[in-house]
Amino acid sequence: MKISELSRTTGVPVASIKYFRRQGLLPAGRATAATLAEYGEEHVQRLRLIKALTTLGGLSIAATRDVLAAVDRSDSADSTLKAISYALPVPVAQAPAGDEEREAEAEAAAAADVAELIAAMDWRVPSTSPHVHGLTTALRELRRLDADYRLDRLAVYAELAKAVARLDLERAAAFDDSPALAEQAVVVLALSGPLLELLRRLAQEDQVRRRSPEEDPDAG
Amino acid sequence: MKISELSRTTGVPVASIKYFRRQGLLPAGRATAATLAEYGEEHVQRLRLIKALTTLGGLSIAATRDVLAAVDRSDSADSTLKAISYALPVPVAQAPAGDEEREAEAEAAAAADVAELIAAMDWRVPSTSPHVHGLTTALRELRRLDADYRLDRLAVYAELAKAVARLDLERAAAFDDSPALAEQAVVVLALSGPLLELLRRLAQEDQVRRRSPEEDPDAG
DNA sequence: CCAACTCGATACTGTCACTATCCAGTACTG
DNA sequence: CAGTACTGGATAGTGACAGTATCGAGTTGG
Repeated sequence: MKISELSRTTGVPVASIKYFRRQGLLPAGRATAATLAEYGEEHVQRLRLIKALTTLGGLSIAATRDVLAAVDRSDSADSTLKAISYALPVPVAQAPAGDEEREAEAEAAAAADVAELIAAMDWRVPSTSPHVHGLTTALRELRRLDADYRLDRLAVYAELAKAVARLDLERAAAFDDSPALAEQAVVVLALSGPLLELLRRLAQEDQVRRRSPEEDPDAG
Repeated sequence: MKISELSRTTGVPVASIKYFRRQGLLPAGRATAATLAEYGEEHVQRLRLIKALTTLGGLSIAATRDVLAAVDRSDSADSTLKAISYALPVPVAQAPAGDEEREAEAEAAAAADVAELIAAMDWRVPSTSPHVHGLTTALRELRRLDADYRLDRLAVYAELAKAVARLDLERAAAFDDSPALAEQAVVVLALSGPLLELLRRLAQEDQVRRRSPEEDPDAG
């Protein structure tokens, strides 16, 4: 398959395919001459995965590269899952502090609550995990907005998150020992979030509409 | 409060405050002279909200403006909730088609399944909802990757999403009739997603670690 | 009075994800 | 075997986005 065919079957412009190669997301084709290379089904599949991770998963090119690197490096199933889990970017950058002192205090309080939540959920994650840090930051910001995120309230959400994670891992593990494990695991671990978000938004829309006085039940 | 003070207490650079004003995210201060204006506590609060929506919620400046406009326009609680729900951007842009014919087919199949899911969940949303469209697109992409998203599997996630949405609305409704309703509703509706995602990632990390052979239980 | 600050407008910067152009080197076509 | 279309690789350019910097004219506290 020549690059133009690869482009046609995937719908990805030739220039973009070249770009993905330069960025290390896509392996080079098998060169048949100085200015000619042959692409195969694996390139088609990889392009689909790249598209799904970037558009659906919202990953940047750099994050996608890291995730795909974990896929390609995959040796054991467990280490692959772990690598992917850490290659996925954590939302929530740091928010700059205004007031030095009060900030440190709020941060410490949030950190303590996160630790307590993790203990209550019996989650075995290192305190250095980026996810722990992200949650701490998020909690601090939410509380600054006077949102009532007490521990017991958070815990309810945490239970639901746990249920989702369990479902995900069941699905990812179902591919154990299969050669397609890594790719399927990436799909499950990286795209389950956006999918859940879409479902949540739909459920949210339903809830909001149910509260509204019945008006135009089918107009946007 | 002068702009420099506003900047100091919120940690947002003066240039950025001016930028947010130009973009219509922040109301102007009360002008006391041709080149002087007075800012108040509401500006501090609004800046915090902007920061939370953009960094935590991941909203663009334009999306933030739309959401905040819905907040400011708020008349009844229900209409406010509805406006916010629709002002929030739906992830998942459209993916370009490769193969004309097969695409249309896959799209139709996904759309039918989404409709069936919505019926099964008794969700009352118009078929024109951007969330419905987003979910359809997502489902089509996932299936193209050979991910096994049959209806019954989706339904399990949908039930969890419903539970989350119910929790959210309960919290948003708790502010009914309060003057702070709109702001609190925005926080709940827009930031519950990122928070849940963080919790999910944490739960996912725990699940992955539990599957791993016990090694360095506290190293990143 | 004057240094320090303000407003508002405009211009600039850096990042990101592509997209376009160029070049020398094939590969079918008649 | 000339001509055209296509190729891989390198480099440069584009447009959107989110700020950041500079400027001129006006104001104010010491």
